[in-house]
Amino acid sequence: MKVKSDFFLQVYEIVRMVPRGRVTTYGAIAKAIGAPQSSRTVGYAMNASHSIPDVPAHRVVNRVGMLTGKHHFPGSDTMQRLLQEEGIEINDDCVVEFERLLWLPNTM
DNA sequence: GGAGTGACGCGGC
DNA sequence: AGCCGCGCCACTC
Repeated sequence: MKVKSDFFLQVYEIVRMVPRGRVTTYGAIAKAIGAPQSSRTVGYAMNASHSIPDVPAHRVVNRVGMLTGKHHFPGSDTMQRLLQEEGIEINDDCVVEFERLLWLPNTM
């Protein structure tokens, strides 16, 4: 069938695959879907992720490992707290050793 | 129907 | 070396 607006669903699936204690980037997800240029749309999809409880948006950060989306969470540091709960250290709203914790959907 | 936005990424200065 | 702006795709009003 045709991939119409599965974009959101694709993003949700990828984010859902992110192992606990690991983080991924919007660009990586977009690339995994096959639209590396739609990295922005990926973030947009996350906006609707609130409809899907299985989508740990807090594990998704930008390519620098910065919690850019933390501002969108209910609390002020909800995203940061969730990551810390998973064992991820956050320093200045940035994931410590982000590259080491980075998880690529293709490399799962 | 059209226009604007947006939780990004990259390049250029 | 840091800072700024532009572009892309998909969705919403």
